[in-house]
Amino acid sequence: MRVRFAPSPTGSLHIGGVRTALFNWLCARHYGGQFILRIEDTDEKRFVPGAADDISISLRWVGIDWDEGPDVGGPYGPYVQSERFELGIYRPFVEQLLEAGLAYMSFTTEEELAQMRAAAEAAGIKSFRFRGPERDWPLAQQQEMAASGKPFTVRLKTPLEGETRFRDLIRGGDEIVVQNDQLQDIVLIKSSGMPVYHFAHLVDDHLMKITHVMRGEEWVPSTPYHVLLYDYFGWQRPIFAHLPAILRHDGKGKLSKRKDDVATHRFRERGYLPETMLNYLALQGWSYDGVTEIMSRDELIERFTLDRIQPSPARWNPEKLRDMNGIYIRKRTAVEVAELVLPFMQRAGLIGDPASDAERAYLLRLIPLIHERLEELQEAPDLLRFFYRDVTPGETYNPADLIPKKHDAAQTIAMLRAAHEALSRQADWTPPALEVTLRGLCEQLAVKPGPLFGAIRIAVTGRSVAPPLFDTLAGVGRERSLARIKAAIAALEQMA
RNA sequence: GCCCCCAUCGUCUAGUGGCCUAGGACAUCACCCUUUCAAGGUGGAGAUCGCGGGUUCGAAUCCCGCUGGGGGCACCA
Repeated sequence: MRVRFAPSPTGSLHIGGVRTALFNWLCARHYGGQFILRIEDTDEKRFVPGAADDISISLRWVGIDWDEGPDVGGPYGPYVQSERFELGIYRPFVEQLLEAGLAYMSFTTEEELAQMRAAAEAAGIKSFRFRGPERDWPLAQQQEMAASGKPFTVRLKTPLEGETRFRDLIRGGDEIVVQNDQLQDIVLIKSSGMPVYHFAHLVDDHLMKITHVMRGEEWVPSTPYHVLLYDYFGWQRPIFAHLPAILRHDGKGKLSKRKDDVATHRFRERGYLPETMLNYLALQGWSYDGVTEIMSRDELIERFTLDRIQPSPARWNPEKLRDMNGIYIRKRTAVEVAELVLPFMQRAGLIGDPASDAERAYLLRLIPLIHERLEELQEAPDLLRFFYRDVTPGETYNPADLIPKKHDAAQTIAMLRAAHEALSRQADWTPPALEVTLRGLCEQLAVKPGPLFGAIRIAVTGRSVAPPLFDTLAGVGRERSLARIKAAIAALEQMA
């Protein structure tokens, strides 16, 4: 089995593209075959410099590697279409078709074509199918016209009647059947001489001995042209497997570059783990047994089979992705999470770049407090901010929030004063020791832990939601904790 | 408009003629744990399997029609 992923470098790699690459890669690894990366840059107008690198980087990030490709080479190179074009690889195949009368030079310009379409529409013609007049010219006449310097494209000569049928591994029942009168003479070679996708990918797939073409379902409608071409050349058709689309979260259309945040590097930037992406993406159109969802790279390779790919579209589910990322973050060790979180802390300006040993040590100490609360790594700076920055009543938080439910300012002041006094005498500033002290204080004051701990939590962290109190106090440190409680008391007194 | 594809809880999905009074996950709700939030545990609600016809002793599973959704109709891929 030889499969490939053939993206075009028109921008950063779409997450749906990674899914397509993943399914191909998983097949190659599961069934034992080669996975090839080929860059299809035949669109000079939409080419984006650096996009090819983004594709490689994104694929490698999730753990997809290739046996043949632009940077690693291989027996059927080069693996970039513009380079293949320079080498004249497509030329003889165009000639072959032209000479066999299965394609023709078309001198109709884009402008003329646009006019014809507009005229057809105005005339109420339901659907316009273009076939150039030159399709019936002898080749010599076409060549003569071309020799006169008139620009031309090469078009596929599609049959006017009959039907074209092909099989798809995951959809269409037995066969997908298209009436040939629904086709039109598509462009194979642009007037610039550059081949178009339909032609280039097919020649390359043949030359590279691709056995299975796995691509997005948006290609189903153009597959008739492809099988026609295979038949015209007398080449064996590959096995087609059109992957289900990934729909937007609201179900309104496909996931799109313009409307959705789908660039692969964006997920990395938000703090998604590569193993999360690999696992989640594998489940976009494929399932193992309907019960098992969390699977490692190796398990995915072992379990992935073609017959379990869905024909119906998947829908992008950010909540599920988040949940899964939380699961994978929890699977990592504190040391790993600290390493993962570090760049986010640096970007937030909470830790220097480069980080000092002390900063690294402090971060590692704090990680256990947020580890199981983290779903996206980018949330870390916010969760840890009060360990690094001052907490000031009136600025960081509203002093009125210090007052627990069913309590008043005076009671809160009394509680915080007692807490401050008790903690002032506290020499052993470790979580267990702090717990003994503060629980003792609850009994002494005859209050429940909720209100007391809540007030201290807000005083020290500036927020009502934070990691467990004793660990938090230990993490913030004795002096800063006491100062923050004192400031809270002062703020409350000022209110009264 | 024309052509193609698809159709099970809100969402993803299991299910390939009888094991289905339809299973799992996310989300949601309640309870337990508990100093808040999470995590974890338990439980609940949630799908007459889009609708209508067939085939069959028997259909979510097979066939047809309809409806709905998606995709494609470029010198873009």
